[in-house]
Amino acid sequence: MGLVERKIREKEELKDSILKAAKKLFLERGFEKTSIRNIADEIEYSPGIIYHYFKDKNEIFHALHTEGFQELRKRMSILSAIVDPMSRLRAMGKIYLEFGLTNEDMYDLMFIIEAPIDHLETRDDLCWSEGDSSFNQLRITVKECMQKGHFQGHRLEPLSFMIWATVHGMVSLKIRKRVNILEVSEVENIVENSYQSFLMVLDKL
Amino acid sequence: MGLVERKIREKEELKDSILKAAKKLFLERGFEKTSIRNIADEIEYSPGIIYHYFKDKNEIFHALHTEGFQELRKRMSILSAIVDPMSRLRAMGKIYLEFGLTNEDMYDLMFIIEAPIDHLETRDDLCWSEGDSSFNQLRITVKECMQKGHFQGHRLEPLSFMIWATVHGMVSLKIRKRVNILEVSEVENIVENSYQSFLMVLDKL
DNA sequence: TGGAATTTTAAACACTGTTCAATTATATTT
DNA sequence: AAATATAATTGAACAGTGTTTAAAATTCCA
Repeated sequence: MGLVERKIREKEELKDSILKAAKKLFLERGFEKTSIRNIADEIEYSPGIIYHYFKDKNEIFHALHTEGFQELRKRMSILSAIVDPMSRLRAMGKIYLEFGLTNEDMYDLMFIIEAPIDHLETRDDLCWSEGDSSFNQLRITVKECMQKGHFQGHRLEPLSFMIWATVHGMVSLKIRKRVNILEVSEVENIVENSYQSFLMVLDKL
Repeated sequence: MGLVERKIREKEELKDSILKAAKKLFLERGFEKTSIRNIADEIEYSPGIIYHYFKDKNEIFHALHTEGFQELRKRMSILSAIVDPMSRLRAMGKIYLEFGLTNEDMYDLMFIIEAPIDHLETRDDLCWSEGDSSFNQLRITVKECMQKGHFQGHRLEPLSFMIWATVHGMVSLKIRKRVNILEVSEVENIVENSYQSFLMVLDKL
């Protein structure tokens, strides 16, 4: 009988609708101002129901952060067509920055907000698999660059982290509104222009 | 008569004690868990009194963020002894990183948390003077490097921002717990080692 | 149709930032 | 010294937060 299956599907549907509502509200008002009661209102259920599908607010936003990584991975998938590792590395940074700048809130959730990471800790899950697979893609590309003779004298792990930190720094300073100190004419395209500087740096290595 | 002056001093003393209490609680429990009522308890006054000295919670934490910049400036003051701009730039990054890693919460407040910046916006103050003077110190040093023939082909503003973004990226990924994806043996000293990579990069420019 | 299982709710708990009328304390003037 | 004016401080209230839980409503199956 498909009854049990339908029940399960309906449960999943409600879980999905919670996530959809949470995402909608999160994108239009941010993390702090998206409350459990708001989400419940949106799906026209009482607040308590949410706790039958998610342990707490952190778990909801961990699920949303995972959706963000799916989107990022999707965008990164075109990289497999680029055989030259240096070109691939350059394109990777460009995609990363573009993702961050056009999805500020999702980027914030994935790389700045504490909630999704705090959720992992309560699960003593110990591993941030979404971040891990993304960083690994970077690590592999940097490794290939090194195998082709680039980045001599550098160690793989610190160099990869430095590259990540550079692009993350740019996006996060922008998102958290620390770029207004720049010359007004530079503010708008500062990330793009800084990335150009960074690419020039990489080429010299 | 010194009566009026004493009154003013006592007012200032209470304002100071609010800040001291806020700082204490902030450093031991973080921003979200430091409530107005906690601060009031700490100084043994009622919660309402705080609003006669500060407009809101954001203003309190803007004041604390300013204290953080005073400390950072103090640490940066030794840089004036370094005449070679490249050496000064290297030392500057080192001080910045050390400050961030040994004062995680203060760094968080200065460069990640929204409260102090949100406070500026309500004041239509428009300018983040603390960040401005700090970044200007970097800008001046980079300019001197360029005048000595370094960083050829780069533009001052984007390059300076890129350098800031790199060190900020390292500290903020650490503070917001995004570094557990690294090889376990690398996690502990990742910022220091990545900065070594960054210094090697700067030298080649 | 009746009882068991499941889903959903409403109310409660202990918090949060903020406002404001009322109270207390201090200072000034008569 | 007493009365008045001024300033400092309070406590309660408002509207919100995440979370838990006993009770109610619904669905399922024999």
